[in-house]
Amino acid sequence: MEDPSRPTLVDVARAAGVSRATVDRVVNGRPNVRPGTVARVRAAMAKLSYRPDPLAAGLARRARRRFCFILPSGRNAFMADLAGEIGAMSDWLDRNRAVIDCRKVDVFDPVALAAAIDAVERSASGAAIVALDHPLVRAAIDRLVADGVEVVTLVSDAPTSRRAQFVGIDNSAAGRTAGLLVGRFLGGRAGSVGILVGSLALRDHMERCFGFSQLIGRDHPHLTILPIVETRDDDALAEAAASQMIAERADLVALYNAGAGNAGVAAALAAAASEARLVFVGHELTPASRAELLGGRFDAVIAQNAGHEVRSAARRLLASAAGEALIDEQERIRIDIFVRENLPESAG
Amino acid sequence: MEDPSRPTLVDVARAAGVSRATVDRVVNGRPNVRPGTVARVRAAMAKLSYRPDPLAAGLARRARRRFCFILPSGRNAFMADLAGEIGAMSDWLDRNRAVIDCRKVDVFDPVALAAAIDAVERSASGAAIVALDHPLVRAAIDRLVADGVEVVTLVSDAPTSRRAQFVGIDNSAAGRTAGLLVGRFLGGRAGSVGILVGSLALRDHMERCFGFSQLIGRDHPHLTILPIVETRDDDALAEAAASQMIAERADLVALYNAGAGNAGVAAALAAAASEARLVFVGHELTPASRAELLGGRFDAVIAQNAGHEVRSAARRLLASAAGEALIDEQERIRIDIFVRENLPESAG
DNA sequence: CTGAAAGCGCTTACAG
DNA sequence: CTGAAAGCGCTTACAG
Repeated sequence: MEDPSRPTLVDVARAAGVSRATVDRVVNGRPNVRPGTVARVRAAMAKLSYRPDPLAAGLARRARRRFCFILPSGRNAFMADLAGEIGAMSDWLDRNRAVIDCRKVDVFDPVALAAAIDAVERSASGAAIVALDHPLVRAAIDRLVADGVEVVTLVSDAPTSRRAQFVGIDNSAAGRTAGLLVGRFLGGRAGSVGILVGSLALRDHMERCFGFSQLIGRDHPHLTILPIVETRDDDALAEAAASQMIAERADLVALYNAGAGNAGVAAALAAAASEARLVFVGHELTPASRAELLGGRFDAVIAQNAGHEVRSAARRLLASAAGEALIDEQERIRIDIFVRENLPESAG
Repeated sequence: MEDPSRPTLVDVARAAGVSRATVDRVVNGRPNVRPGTVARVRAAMAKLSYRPDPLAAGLARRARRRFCFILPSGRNAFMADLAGEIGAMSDWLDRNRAVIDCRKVDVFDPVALAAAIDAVERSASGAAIVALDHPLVRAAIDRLVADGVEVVTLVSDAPTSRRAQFVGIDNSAAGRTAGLLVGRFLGGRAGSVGILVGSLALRDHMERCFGFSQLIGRDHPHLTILPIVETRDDDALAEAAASQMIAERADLVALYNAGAGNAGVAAALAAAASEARLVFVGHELTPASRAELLGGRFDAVIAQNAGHEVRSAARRLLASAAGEALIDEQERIRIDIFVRENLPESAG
């Protein structure tokens, strides 16, 4: 009698002439199985096209998997969002026999970040790290990977490290998108355009500036790009920088903030309200940027979905720990554009 | 000794002084339990703050849940996408002990759609329906719900029916978003704006037109909106309509297609290429609209993520069948804006 | 290196 | 209306 349902581990054991425990060892790549036995079991698995049932595995497994997320400390609203979304996932994680240990560290400090990465318990099943593309950080990531912990980078990448995956957006494309909108919204007006950025050492910020400048340079030759100003993602510094540009450049027609600190820029724009209206495009949907979009001071916001990113990182880590497949299309993080009329209902 | 881990069904049974089978009946709302017993079990559940383990439930359940999805027939690329995404979910569904039965019907025909809804097996756990807001359709949905099948509407809603939920975007907001972009991209140019639509009987199309007109009327009084033309989502009809507008209205500055048939509009735009460039905004990211965005003939596309919608509908149906909670934020379908620079990598 | 047995937390017939 | 028992498909100590 053929079994009409999917083959189980017992079927494989029978076909290979071994016990369930041995099949379990092979399936999960555990040690202490003779090569010949492994081969027999593998053959049986292939012949029956066996695929383990994650529900049963989850039920049987007593231990929970631990994942470590390393996020930037500080009052950055988007990063707070990221942390919030991790909290919102706890129920789902719990059902999947996993927990996330979330740590904060000053991302602008490579030494501190590398230390935090080194401090990740080697017993963890995986880690998601908002990275800084710095030699010290790359080395720490590589050590973690070498010790058998799966690593994904989150939001900001360290491409040449040994991380398995980057969960985030294409920031050059995000910058180009901002450039396209600024150019189109200006509708042919000539003048100069200011760029603000948190830090050019952050790969995501740098790539956005690059993409933005590239598009403006190519499609809008009548616009002049001013030297980039760093704000360390600080509201006060961003406000000062924006105010200074507005005051000093009479021909300023638009401002692009590739980093955080939008509340500061908004203050500068408000103070300059009497003068000709500037086009402004920034990043991330936060309470501040949402309010400015609704109020009309901001024209568009380029965003990435913090919840999506955090869930995608968790799904990736969980799937690779369990040897499961993912729905690939679901893991692609999109570059969102928000204007006044397509804001989602409440939280950012 | 306190058990440090989560309480199980056995703990509840012990606390209530009944068997596991009885707790199971109460937890899952099965019949044949004396009210007094129900109360005792409920009390024990509350006291222990018991929450069933879906993994164990899934494992133990032999039967698979069946869900029925009803989609429009025809060659509409977005709808094909929807069907494709259902296919991509099959693995995930399988792991969750569920299957989707996907049926196609002519959405423009209320009689056929109502018949298809009536044909849904009453043994199904749920149904997702791309609805038509018509009395016959609403009545069929209400019958299905009355027979105990959970119903969600997908993409196009029938708000006054008894469906539990609408999985889709706010189409008025989508229309306003299109209006905002058209207005901003025109940058002050005056003239007339043409609107194409599949059918004004489709609630989503109608709401988009409404939102678009509302925004243009309010924010861009120098623009004149031409009478809406219906295309039945047909490329040839859309091309004819667009060509006619271009030929007849010398002051035409922009075109908005609230329905499908973008390939037809693209052809019309291409034929008129010699004249002044028109601003164009349409809906849905398909191979055709992607190509036109890249080629520069389309300025922006307002989109909804077919994969996200289909997965959200499945998650909702599954969660309600299993009495589980969802991550609410994850189920909010966003109004995507795509321009040349933020197109996702390949599939739409 | 391999296996027998108990157990994960539910659900499902089957008795009563 | 209620319960005892078997079973879902895996994993985990524990022997050998």
